[in-house]
Amino acid sequence: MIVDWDRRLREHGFRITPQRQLVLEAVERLRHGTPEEILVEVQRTASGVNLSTVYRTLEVLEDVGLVTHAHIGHGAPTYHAVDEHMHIHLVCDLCSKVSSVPAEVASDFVASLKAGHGFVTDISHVSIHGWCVECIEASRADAEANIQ
Amino acid sequence: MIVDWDRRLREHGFRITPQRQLVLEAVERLRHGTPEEILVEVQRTASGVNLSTVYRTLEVLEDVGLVTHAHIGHGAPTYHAVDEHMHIHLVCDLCSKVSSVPAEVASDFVASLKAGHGFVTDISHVSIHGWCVECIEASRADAEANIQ
DNA sequence: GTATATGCAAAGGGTTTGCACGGTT
DNA sequence: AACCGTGCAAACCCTTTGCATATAC
Repeated sequence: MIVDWDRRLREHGFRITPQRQLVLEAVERLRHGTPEEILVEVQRTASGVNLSTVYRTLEVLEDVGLVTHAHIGHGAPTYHAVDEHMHIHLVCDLCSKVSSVPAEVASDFVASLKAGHGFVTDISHVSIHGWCVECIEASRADAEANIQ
Repeated sequence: MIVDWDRRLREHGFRITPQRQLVLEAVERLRHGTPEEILVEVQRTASGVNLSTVYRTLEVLEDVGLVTHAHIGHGAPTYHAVDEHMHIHLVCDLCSKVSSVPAEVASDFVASLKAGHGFVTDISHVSIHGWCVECIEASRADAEANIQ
């Protein structure tokens, strides 16, 4: 559990509740999770917890800086604890697989956005879409097979 | 209008319809538009056109490479014609303003994703979130005012 | 003439909200 | 005791789908 998670909530005027603890624990355990997935994880311990509570709780936890979310593709966003080192999501548009790379890969890009446009960015908030190695290999093999 | 737009549709086995022409024209005129906005623009000429037709048409136009879409924040995606030069959307999380920068700013980043992870990416498909110059200036001025 | 596109309405995900009750402070 | 947080259900936005009709080929 993130140190001082309860103090951080209290300092922002929020109360400590079992639900908030459970949601935060679930996020940490899952490493990546949509609200729906987080609900399921929470319900393994407390089946009565409601989806709308998960949404409201994630908003609160994000407010006080305990979690963040990123948009992976068209569907629901995924949440993770701020604990983990910053990373970028690479989403394959062909096989839908998501991989993570350290945010440092983008540091020059981020720096040039700041220098050239004054824009300070949180690169980890969105995902990068494209085609993963495996799918590229597969389609190349496929293309070659067709030529023969 | 994009040259050979009708040929491109036909070559992929699609038919030429007034709706498809109107949607493509609307996308070009708006430069950036959500399906809903595109519908409104189309309806200025043809009020009978339905939202589901816009969705289906955008899918077709994207299929044949006449338009693309990008995800700006949490809401609906925005579409634009492929005609325009590739650009990246910078979305300010404070004032919600969206600005565009040429995709070339990211070319080193894109190259290193390819070299280091084999991942080939379409950087223009998602937006970069952060804080724009104006909001940073404003919050700095604000902070200084509070110190005095 | 035949297959494809369209309009309409209904259903589907994901998310937010109003309200009464229960729990934290 | 006061107020914030929760569960529940309904509403919401965005998008997709089934079906009958219309239209491009």
